[in-house]
Amino acid sequence: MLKLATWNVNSLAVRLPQLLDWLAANPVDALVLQETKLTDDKFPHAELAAAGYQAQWFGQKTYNGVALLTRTESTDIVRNIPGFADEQARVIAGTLGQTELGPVRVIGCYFPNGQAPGSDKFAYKMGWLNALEAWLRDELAQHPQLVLMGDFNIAPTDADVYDPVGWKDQIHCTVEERAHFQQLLDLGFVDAFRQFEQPPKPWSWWDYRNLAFRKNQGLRIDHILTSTVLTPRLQACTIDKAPRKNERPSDHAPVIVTLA
DNA sequence: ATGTCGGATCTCATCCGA
Repeated sequence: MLKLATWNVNSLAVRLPQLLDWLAANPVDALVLQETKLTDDKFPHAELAAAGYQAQWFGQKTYNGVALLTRTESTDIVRNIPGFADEQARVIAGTLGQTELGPVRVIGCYFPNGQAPGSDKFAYKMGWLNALEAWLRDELAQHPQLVLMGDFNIAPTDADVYDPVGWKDQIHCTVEERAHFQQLLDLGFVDAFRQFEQPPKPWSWWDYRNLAFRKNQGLRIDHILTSTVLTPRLQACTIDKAPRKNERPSDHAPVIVTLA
């Protein structure tokens, strides 16, 4: 059994105790983190090592920042998209060489938010997605067993939005973003979460504002895409809402996939 | 409800980004 997970922690400095609690309760083989918001010198590798996790990290001041935590060694680490000049730390990839399934390549991503359609940040998101897709073609060719997971900042369909009418053409829900999500699938991935029957309103993110979590007004924007050769290996894919119920939660919940 | 967080700087208040 191989368990992989993704979690946007919205500041690892704040969320480290919750992360350690979560790993103790959910001893996954690998976890990718987004929005660590830490420079590399501040990354809490010793605390994670004490909890049984090796780490690879790629951070910056104030914003973004990603990490790959693994119980066994990960190799061939890549930070950001090769050939795509980017000041923002959004991607970390590594290979788990010793799994029961053979080598599995894991790519953790913090997709750009995009702010609003038509904005400069939206244009950056589109350029970043194009670069990601070009790179993934190579990655898939080299690593047939590939898992792409993270905070995509895209709600793929109206079924992933609590109020599809209100959110129509809004950021995370635009036609352009959804076309990119489909483009990612067309490269040779499946949305692991949608391979299984799921509870109603399966959101992964709730705005801090407006009592959104209490009212269960959320979006499913955190995803795990597994390459098609892994489809027969999929056992489960779930969103763990428990950490969102903490007193000082991240606005995102972890997503977990089980392969065997 | 431009309603809450987290981080940084303009630090005991306000900004930016999400």
